[in-house]
Amino acid sequence: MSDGQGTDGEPVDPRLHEERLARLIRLAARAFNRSLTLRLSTEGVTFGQWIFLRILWREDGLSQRELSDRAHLTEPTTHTALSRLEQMGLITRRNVEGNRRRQHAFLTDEGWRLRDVLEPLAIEANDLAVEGLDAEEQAVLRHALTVMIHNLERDEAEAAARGQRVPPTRVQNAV
Amino acid sequence: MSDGQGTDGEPVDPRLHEERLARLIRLAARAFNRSLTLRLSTEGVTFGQWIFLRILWREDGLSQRELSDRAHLTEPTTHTALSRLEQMGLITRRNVEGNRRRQHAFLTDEGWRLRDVLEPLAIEANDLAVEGLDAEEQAVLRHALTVMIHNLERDEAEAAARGQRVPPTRVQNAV
DNA sequence: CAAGGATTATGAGACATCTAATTTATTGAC
DNA sequence: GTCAATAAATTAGATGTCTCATAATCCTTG
Repeated sequence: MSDGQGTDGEPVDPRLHEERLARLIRLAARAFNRSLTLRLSTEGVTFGQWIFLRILWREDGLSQRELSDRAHLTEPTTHTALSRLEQMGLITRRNVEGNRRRQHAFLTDEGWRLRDVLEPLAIEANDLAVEGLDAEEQAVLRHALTVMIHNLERDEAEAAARGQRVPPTRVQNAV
Repeated sequence: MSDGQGTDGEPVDPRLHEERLARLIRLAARAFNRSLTLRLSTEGVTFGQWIFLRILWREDGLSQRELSDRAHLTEPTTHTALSRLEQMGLITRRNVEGNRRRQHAFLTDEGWRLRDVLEPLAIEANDLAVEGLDAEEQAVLRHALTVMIHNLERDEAEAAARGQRVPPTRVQNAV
């Protein structure tokens, strides 16, 4: 079924082909996420927790709002995720500079310690993924992905300017 | 923060960098999904419904099990998705060849009709995404993604052989 | 051909995410 | 200085996905 032919043998638009870009990218993202999820699970950390920890390792003390922006998740989602991280003893939340509205998240010693354990796992997944790709190919890959993200986000911004909203995109693991 | 430096100015492993592959791929997949979700929503179709319709347009009459495999979703998920599609009048379910266990899904006329409306939207999103990339770059992109998917799925298969299971990978929209 | 094991679908319950509504705090305008 | 508008966090409720359990059917083999 990867011969670019429909069931009756007529040629198919390659952009609808099984190997179309959208599908390849979705599969690659899924495979990457699963690879990392599997490795993190050996340390009792979920993929969602990794996302927030990783942001905080770079910028400790962000507000919940800022974390939501960085993670591309809504505030309620961030709220519950942070509550869990706090309960696990990996972060604490508190106000700063007399602002009693914003809640800032700070890593605990244990949260910092996890970094040394988890980051090597991410590096391992990355190295594994690019096995067999030379530096040139990797550079083109990065460039192409960056261009695509830019194109698509510009389009979404234009749609937003016209008042069009994107509904929730589920089916995270789909083809 | 995209200068390859940590907060204290020390160099950072590029594989942990903001522009690391896993993040770019996740963002690209997300942008693609959102782009398509937005377009489909104008026709009252969700992303999840698109996934199953697209499979059926290629292979009408698959069983629920086969659809689950194709879509990389579990059977209960497929079950509820198909129930919704049936309720919308886009598919029907029935047994074939005297096998009363398997439920096969068949597109209705309306389900087939939608193809002419929706596929152009997918082509539009694809064309938009690759704007500014020449054929050579697109070929390298495809190749690189295919290699990565292969590498990562091989790794997962090896882990599975050791009895390691991948927990649910949530945070579909994450960084 | 009967019994046990495998396969397929379905049901029940858990969980992460979303949108919408509510609460609380801050900022800005008069 | 007070009040309205804005911003941030939280709560409530809906939904799609998952895992695990159960039911129904099919297949194999003694």
